[in-house]
Amino acid sequence: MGAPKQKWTPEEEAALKAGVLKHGTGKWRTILSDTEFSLILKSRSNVDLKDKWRNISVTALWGSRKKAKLALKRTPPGTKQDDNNTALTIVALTNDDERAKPTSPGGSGGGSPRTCASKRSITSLDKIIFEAITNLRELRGSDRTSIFLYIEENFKTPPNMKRHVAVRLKHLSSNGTLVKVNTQLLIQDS
Amino acid sequence: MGAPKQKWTPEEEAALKAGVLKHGTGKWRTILSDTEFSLILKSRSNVDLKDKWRNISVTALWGSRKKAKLALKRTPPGTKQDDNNTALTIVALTNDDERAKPTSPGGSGGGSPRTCASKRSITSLDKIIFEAITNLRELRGSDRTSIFLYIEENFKTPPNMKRHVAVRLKHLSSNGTLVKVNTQLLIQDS
DNA sequence: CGGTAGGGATAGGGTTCT
DNA sequence: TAGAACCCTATCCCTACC
Repeated sequence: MGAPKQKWTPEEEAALKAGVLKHGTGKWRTILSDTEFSLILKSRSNVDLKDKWRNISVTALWGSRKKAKLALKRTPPGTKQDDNNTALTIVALTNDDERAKPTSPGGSGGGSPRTCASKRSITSLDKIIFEAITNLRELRGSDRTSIFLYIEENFKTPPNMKRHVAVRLKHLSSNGTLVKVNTQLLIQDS
Repeated sequence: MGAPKQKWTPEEEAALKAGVLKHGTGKWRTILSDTEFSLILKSRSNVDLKDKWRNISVTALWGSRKKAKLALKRTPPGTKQDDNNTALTIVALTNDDERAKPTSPGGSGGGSPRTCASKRSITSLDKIIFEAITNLRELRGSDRTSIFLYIEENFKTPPNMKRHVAVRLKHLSSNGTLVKVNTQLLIQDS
């Protein structure tokens, strides 16, 4: 029988992302033929690439809602979020599996956002913003709406959260911690 | 709101089994489209069929298959079959709880294995073998190893049970009680 | 034919309900 | 704790359209 199910490895996913960055979407056969990726993706077809890319996109789009839902479900009854600072504490930025970042020709992403960020007096809100951008995992970065949505659904937020976030985004963007790509924001790779 | 939980009726279960026998596992949509079953299963989705089949399998297979199945599952795509090959796979056409069958047009499947078997001087060991094949419920049949395991784990067995079983299997196969189809063995439908 | 986009089906892991 | 029913979604397959 064929493969029971061939799950995508982080390496393969990274190769795909890099391939898309290099050749663009819809160039599946081209990416497969590129010697830079052909080895890693040798067990994948052009259709597989297409499917996986679609899946990645969808995941990124709805990522925040999903996480929020899960977070809510997992919250045991009676586990109230008090006003303690921990309410807004950020779980360790999950960079572990971020290793598989689009290592496009040139630089491999890697630096922990916190590291570079800590040099710039990060507020707890900033941490949240980084978490959002990191966890959203959107290849081309996340726009403000996605970031708002993520934060809104993953934290107890004050009424004017958006404004606060917007302010911080502008700040982080202007001081170089975040890089604006087109209309999107990326964590600056140090 | 949602259905309170729609329990499977014996009719539905019978239809599902018949459908799998006719079209094979993994052909859920096909089974659902088959006019022979579509009426009975009209309130079920292809996914429901898949889930139910999984539940049936899991339940029936407690004990023996575990090892066998796990071993098989672990088998990577390219792994070769050793000499303990699948040539002895056996399929149980019907089981006792199949009585809800009359409803299916064309009356596929039907006779109780035991019935036809009893005409051929069934030994108590044979009954056990039939039980094993029946309860294993493996669509593509049960190989000797699975049968051995089933018996081993469900009965107090003498030390040389395997040999006895093997002998009976060969006997039942040669006298037509079990039918070898392709590389498989079926209980002969009377 | 070869390639891509899109719809849809299946496989498996998880979750909920009993 | 287990079993049955159901949910989620990554992966795979099929078809239409160049």
